[in-house]
Amino acid sequence: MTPQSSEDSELLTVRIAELYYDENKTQDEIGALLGVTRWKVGRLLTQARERGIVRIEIMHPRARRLGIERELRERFGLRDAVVVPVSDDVRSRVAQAAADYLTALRPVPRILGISWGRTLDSVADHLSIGWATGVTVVQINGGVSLNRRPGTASTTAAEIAQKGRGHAILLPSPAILERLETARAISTDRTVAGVLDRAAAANAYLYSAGVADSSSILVDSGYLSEEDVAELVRKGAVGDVVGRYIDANGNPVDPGLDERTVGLGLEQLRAAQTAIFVVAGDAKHDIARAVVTSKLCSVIVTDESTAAALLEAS
Amino acid sequence: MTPQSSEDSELLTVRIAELYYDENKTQDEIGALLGVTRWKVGRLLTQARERGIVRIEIMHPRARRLGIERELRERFGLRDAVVVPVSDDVRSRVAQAAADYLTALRPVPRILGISWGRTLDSVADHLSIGWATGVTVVQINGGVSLNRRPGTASTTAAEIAQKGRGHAILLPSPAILERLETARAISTDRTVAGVLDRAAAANAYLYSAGVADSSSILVDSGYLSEEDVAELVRKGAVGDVVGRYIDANGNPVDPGLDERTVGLGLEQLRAAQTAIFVVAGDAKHDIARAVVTSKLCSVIVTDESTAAALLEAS
DNA sequence: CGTTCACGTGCTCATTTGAGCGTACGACGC
DNA sequence: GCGTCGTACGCTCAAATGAGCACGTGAACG
Repeated sequence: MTPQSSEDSELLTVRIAELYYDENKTQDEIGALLGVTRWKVGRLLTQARERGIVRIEIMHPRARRLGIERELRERFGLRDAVVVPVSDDVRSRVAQAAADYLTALRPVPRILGISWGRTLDSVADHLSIGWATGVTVVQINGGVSLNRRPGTASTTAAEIAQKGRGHAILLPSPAILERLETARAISTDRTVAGVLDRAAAANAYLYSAGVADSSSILVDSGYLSEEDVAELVRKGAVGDVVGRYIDANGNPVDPGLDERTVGLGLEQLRAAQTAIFVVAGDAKHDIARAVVTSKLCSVIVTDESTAAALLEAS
Repeated sequence: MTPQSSEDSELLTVRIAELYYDENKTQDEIGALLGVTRWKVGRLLTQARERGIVRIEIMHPRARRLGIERELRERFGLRDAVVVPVSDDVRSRVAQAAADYLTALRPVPRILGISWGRTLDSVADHLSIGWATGVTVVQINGGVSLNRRPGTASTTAAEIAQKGRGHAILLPSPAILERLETARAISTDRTVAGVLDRAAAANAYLYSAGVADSSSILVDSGYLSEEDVAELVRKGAVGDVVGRYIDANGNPVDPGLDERTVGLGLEQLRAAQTAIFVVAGDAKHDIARAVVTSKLCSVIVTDESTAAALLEAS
């Protein structure tokens, strides 16, 4: 009787969606109103969602992307993944998400190993007081003394510890030493070795990564020159993790340099039960891919754009 | 046991919303997962919608704003109202909506009276073939001959008629005449009077309005000079409806001019059972207000911005 | 011309959901 | 310390919804 072109049915779908979502009528009422059965109304509503006519969005600074998270977990065999939607201040959102994740982490870690840097500092800021009760925070890579920037390094660990009603153990060592002997000497030093032992015994690690370019905080802090970094890039470096430069496969690009770097080794990180990797920003896609594919982390906290980059890699 | 700050509950709300809308889990499952009762899940979901955390949008060229439509109906005692959301080509969307409205209009009009202009032309374009079966389309105001623009005036009526499997009756007269005697003579002319009689007998009218400024199509067509319009504005004109300039109260600004205008009178429009007024664009807010408040129309088809302007008037 | 297949339809039934209600708990004033 | 109020809670019950099924229709094909 009444011929139904596909365009007509789309128009009908729109009317139904309006009545259902804007006017909160029941599917029954809508059916009566528009002269269709309520089952058809239901079917068209399902279609409307599938075809994107009806878009449901969760607008909130702490919103997440569970679908992408699942894909990441499955694709890379991660224990967990946290992905926040794109927004104007992604870095802060990701830090917030990492703080939330840490707070919700069960069992609550008694010893937490952390790296340092802008990202970690931001995570510390977003943690709320009492996120844990009596946590021991251990620095897992050196670099306290040389850092000029206020409010980083030691204060990051201290803030996380204080907000978790515990105490911080700092690693009193430069990040990278000039000579191998010095590095060996300091690593076997009673104090430093003690800290590294505690770090190795941590229940969980929380760390970020740096890009391999002149903007690196390791350059900024004076441990490496711009030329050093350029040379590392030439050798295939994509970025650094706890002070150690790695290539796309997650291997140290320069074994010599790696030996002169004080802190937890990459293998210890790989062996860890819980290694939470926090990474945000388009510049860090490559290093993020290296970390995730080489299984340096068991949990990733990142933004949607980075997650998409990870997933689209063949 | 677990203290719930308002921020915590908001975070919980967000998690629930994600699981419900993105992962389509049932409220029960979510409750079990997050350790709350399903009733709390339901309540928080309601809140999430109320507080705007969850936003449901209908993205479609033919979407409408039923809430605003209801307000318009109630506020101005309209028989019906159609409001389309803001978009980049509002004018086309409104024309589409008018065409849809006309198509869905029951009883199907046997005689339809129309004005002419850019808006009406666009409505004609958006009508689909077979929107009616055997409709008679009558022009309700003059202006055929002088119009220089291709694809307007007579072709508008012809297109609407042809798509409705009927025929058009044109009003063979200028819109405005220079001398009153000429106007009276032409109006009593057998042909013209016949058309006007048919126009008066229409079951429904469809018309738009023009702004009172130099961009008016009446100026463009040579019926009025820019000075004439400026003078009308000085007298309080806000725009024209079927060729007749009215003030904010819906009265003709210049009775002399009004008598020299050939076509359906405003009173006939006011008395009509179905007078569909199509108006789009920010420039037409004033004339729209005049038409609606002075009850020149029984149905309005417009955009969200115009509707908002109408509703915010005290 | 008959057969098959895909699809849309209206239905039954189980699940899911929201409205309404009595209750417990905490804040506040006395 | 005690009563009162408001709020949030868990629950009952009825309404609303989605999954699954049998049927009819129309198109493609032999």
